[in-house]
Amino acid sequence: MTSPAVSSRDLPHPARDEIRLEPILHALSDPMRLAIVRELATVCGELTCSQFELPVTKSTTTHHFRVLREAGVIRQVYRGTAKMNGLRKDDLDDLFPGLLDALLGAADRQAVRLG
Amino acid sequence: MTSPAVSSRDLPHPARDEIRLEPILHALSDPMRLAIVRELATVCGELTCSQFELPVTKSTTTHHFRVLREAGVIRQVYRGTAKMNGLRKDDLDDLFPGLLDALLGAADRQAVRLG
DNA sequence: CGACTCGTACGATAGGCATCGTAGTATGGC
DNA sequence: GCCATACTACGATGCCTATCGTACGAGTCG
Repeated sequence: MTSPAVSSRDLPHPARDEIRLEPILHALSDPMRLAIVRELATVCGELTCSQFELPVTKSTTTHHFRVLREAGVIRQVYRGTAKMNGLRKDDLDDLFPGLLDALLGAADRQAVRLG
Repeated sequence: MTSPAVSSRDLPHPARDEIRLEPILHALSDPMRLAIVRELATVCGELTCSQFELPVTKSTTTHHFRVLREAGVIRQVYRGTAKMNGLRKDDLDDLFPGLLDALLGAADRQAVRLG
């Protein structure tokens, strides 16, 4: 085996050139998904799906992560039974410089404003 | 008459403090509405609803403008039979500095990339 | 092998929404 | 007053989606 073979299962991600602005905005317009992205941005690394404390069932959590992945916002990869999630900051910064930071900054500012 | 009395009809706008990020992102995640905002940003002034060349009926156009207004993205005011539309750039820049420019920049960049 | 954990798939449900067409209201000019 | 213009209101339709529950698959550890 030449590659590390993280898993036999692999997940469909959009290529960088296929990432569109509208699906990104749609993905982030859901409070649950915006919270996920904010948390991913603060840890600045990878988290498993179950490390998020979301007030929804696991099925719904799976759904939200898939929407984020298919919009090109996060990258998901299996490691054992766990699925690691990370922001596609490199690709997003390349496609839309400053956008991710502006969105995260706006979300932070709103969180402060609303207490 | 002391005020210019633009019209007896007035439209409900969210106060600046009531504007939330999620509805803004939802409003801009629709290609039609993103196109409207991009056009408003380029003219940098006010436009009537009928000055937009959108491939939908007037009913649908009215709907999109209302979504944008209720999200706090645009300001609408009647002047005679016409309804003038303008970006709420001042309020948005105050609430979320840099966000609007980042969004418009991303939209421009995507438009260039897709030809 | 067997049990356990993590996440998926699928169906169901309820609500939201983009779109249309038609009928209606407000404003301005004749 | 009457008509044209600009936009709205309302109902209908079909699609999308956020949520759940249950049943399942993939991997790990004993």
